[in-house]
Amino acid sequence: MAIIIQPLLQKCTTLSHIQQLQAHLITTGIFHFHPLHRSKFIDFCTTISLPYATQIFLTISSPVTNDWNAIIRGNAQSLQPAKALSVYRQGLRKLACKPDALTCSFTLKACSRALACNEAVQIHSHVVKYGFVADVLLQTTLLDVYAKSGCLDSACKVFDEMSVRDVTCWNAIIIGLAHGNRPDEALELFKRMTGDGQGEGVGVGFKPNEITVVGALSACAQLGMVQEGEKVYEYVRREKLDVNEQVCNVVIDMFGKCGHVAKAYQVFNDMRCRKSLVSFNTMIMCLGINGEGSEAIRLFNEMSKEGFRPDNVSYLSALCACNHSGMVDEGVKLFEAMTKDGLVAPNIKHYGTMVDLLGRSGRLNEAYNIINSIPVTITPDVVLWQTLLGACKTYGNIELAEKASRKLVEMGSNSDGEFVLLSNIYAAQRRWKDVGEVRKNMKYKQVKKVPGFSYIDVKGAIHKFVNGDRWHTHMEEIYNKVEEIMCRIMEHGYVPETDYVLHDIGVEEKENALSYHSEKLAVAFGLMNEEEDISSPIRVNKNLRICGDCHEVMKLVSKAYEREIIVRDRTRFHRFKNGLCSCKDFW
DNA sequence: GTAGGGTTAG
Repeated sequence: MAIIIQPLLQKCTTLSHIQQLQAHLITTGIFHFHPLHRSKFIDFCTTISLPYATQIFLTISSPVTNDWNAIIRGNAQSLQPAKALSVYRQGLRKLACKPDALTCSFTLKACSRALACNEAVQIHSHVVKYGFVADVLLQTTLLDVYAKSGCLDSACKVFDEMSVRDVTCWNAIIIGLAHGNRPDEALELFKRMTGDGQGEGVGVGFKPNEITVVGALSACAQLGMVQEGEKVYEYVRREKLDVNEQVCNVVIDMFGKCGHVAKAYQVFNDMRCRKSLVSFNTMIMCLGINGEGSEAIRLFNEMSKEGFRPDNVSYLSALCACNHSGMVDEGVKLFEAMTKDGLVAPNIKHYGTMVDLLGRSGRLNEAYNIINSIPVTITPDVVLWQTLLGACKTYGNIELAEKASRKLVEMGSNSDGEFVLLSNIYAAQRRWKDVGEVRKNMKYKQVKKVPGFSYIDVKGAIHKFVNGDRWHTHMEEIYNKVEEIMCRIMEHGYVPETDYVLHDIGVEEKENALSYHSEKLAVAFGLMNEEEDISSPIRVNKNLRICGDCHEVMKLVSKAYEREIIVRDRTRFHRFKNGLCSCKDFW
């Protein structure tokens, strides 16, 4: 008997359709005697109603592996992916389910959605135990799951141990690294994959597809490596991968994050494929971080005319644009419109941007009120209070700073930045006793330090500097150069903020002293190495926000050495030229 | 026959 179930399934759109089909399958005996069709049915059923599919599953007296797979997959894709794991365990416990490669694959997917790395390790051991370890598809899933649940080292290990590799697993590891904050390694692997790398694995020679270039471009964007990005973009055009919208969006993002707004805009305007909401959002954000606030707002208004309804990311991008351009009233208006219309509910990031926007312009009480206006459904996070604290430092508001600081302590936050800020605020008012208290507290609590680092691209090689770095091969020269820079800019009126900030903070902290902030080391290295070509700017990328002292130093260096310096910090660009910064000191 | 990889966000 030929049973054609697929076309029937495709016509099912409601629970009642499902029930009719179920009745049909039962009366014809298919449900009991053709388990493959039954599993297919259950699998489909989970997409209409998972509870109902589960109910059906429970009526089966001895479910086959495929039935288990269907129900595990359904749960893995649901809002509670962890349930898939318990179903899987039930199946194993009663020896009711003999897992196959698919069972492992779906359960692994559940681990990745539940960010359950330890559970992934468990399933990994099952993969070995049941003999599926040589399955390339399963290995790729494994690799991807490790990467997505934050165990990047395990992901790399799986990748390294694969005996057969194809484009998909290369893509998985490249994207995993790019998303996991290891863009330098992602780019290195991309080069190795295409046979463009150095050393081990040269000549692998896989042909990147649209997914590969998305990963590579995202890595370039994070590293701010526009030369590499350009190369990938040339490849994209040559291979006509730019018919793909997602590829175009990442190209725009890459140019934007590398400070090439005009190029980003050109790609945006020339897109051969349909633009999406994401394309607009990306472009608006790109204009914002490059300080082109009014153009960003113009585009924001234009997108509605083109039939796109702004979503929360659109609003966030527009608010950021206002923030980076000091367009305070415009931002406030936008935020009010957003909350009034009720079409887009503000989230923690919108509130965060507003606190930053108001705080930076000195409207501290309004910033504080924004935090207090946050509905109970949203839990304020540390970033919010850190932002307020930062503004308090700028405007010397001790009272509010103490409030913010107390909040941060309550929230169990323990990062060095806050302590330093509070100490700075006291120090600026010469309240040395309070400064001492903060420091004592800092030591007592063994404050975690978020390491600041900077990248600089010199002659095509990426050099990474960590605060207080002493590992670079040219360290001695670099430190000497920093000394030289400091002396030279003092002639231009530089007064280090260090004087009243971190003095006497202890030997260990000396490494963290302002003069050895990673961006200063990077710029020193840049000045050492590129003295012959003074027409090209020195580009530095930093993982954290640039500090006030470094900002001042960069301005003076750009003047003293007649050299343009572009620093991309965590949130935006600063172009230092002839003693001034493009952010007009608003940041 | 059923499985693996992708874009924007303080």
